[in-house]
Amino acid sequence: MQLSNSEEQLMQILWKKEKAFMKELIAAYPDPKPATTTIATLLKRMQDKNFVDYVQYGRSREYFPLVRKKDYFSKQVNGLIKNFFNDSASQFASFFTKESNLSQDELEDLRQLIEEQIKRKKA
Amino acid sequence: MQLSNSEEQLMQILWKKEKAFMKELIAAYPDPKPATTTIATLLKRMQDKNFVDYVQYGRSREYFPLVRKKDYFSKQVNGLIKNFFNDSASQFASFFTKESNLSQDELEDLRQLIEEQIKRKKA
DNA sequence: AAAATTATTCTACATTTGTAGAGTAAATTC
DNA sequence: GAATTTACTCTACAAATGTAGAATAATTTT
Repeated sequence: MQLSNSEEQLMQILWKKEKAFMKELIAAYPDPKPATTTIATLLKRMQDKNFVDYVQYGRSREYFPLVRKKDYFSKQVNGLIKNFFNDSASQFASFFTKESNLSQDELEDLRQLIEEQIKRKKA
Repeated sequence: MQLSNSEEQLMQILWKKEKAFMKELIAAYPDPKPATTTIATLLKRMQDKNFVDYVQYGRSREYFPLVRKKDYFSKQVNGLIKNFFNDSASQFASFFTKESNLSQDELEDLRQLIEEQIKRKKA
């Protein structure tokens, strides 16, 4: 089960906060803020999909993510790579390198990083 | 307007074929193939969203993409980068380099590519 | 303690998506 | 030329999504 758009947006907020009560989540929205019932519905659906859980404190709940942002993101990217590059990460990397408008400095940094990565693998 | 999942799947077929009549599109599906009316509906919706158009030949239509796969893909990736890396392509690149399981050779190729890219920019 | 506020659940409803039958008009086959 | 097939449009309908009011129960304020 995937998150829908509005669920994902809420998830982003929750990832940033790490954990939060509903009121805090709503506070994090830009105006016009959604109705509390809207968020309650989304949270419930996200629980059903096993993306969040909560700890009860008195009559309130502190929600927290069950899925790490990093993992979720990876899944998204891998999905894209599968659909558009026939599952080839390197083809994607090549495409990205050419098409993204990384600056000279950013490219340098990236090269640096890749070199480290190469070394690490060798070791 | 974005493509929905099943629309995107159909779009992938159309990108591959470059242009096609409905029957060819359906033929490209694995079994169980969708009903022709299903595809007709999807195509109509995709026309409304301005993702495909067609040329009429007799009583049939040859459909073709109005959006290049590359551009569509870029938009997807940029959306992800915006949501997950605060719009920083280089942060994304760094993450990807670390997290993807590129082989030693692939990393080498990538470094090569980046070096070329750096040179090109310098020129 | 009555009034107001809060936190959550239940219900609701419009839109979008996934999927396809029924109908119709043209083209092909018998 | 009657029967069948083809290509497409119209209509339909269940499930998912986006959004929120009404109801209820607990909590705080006056």
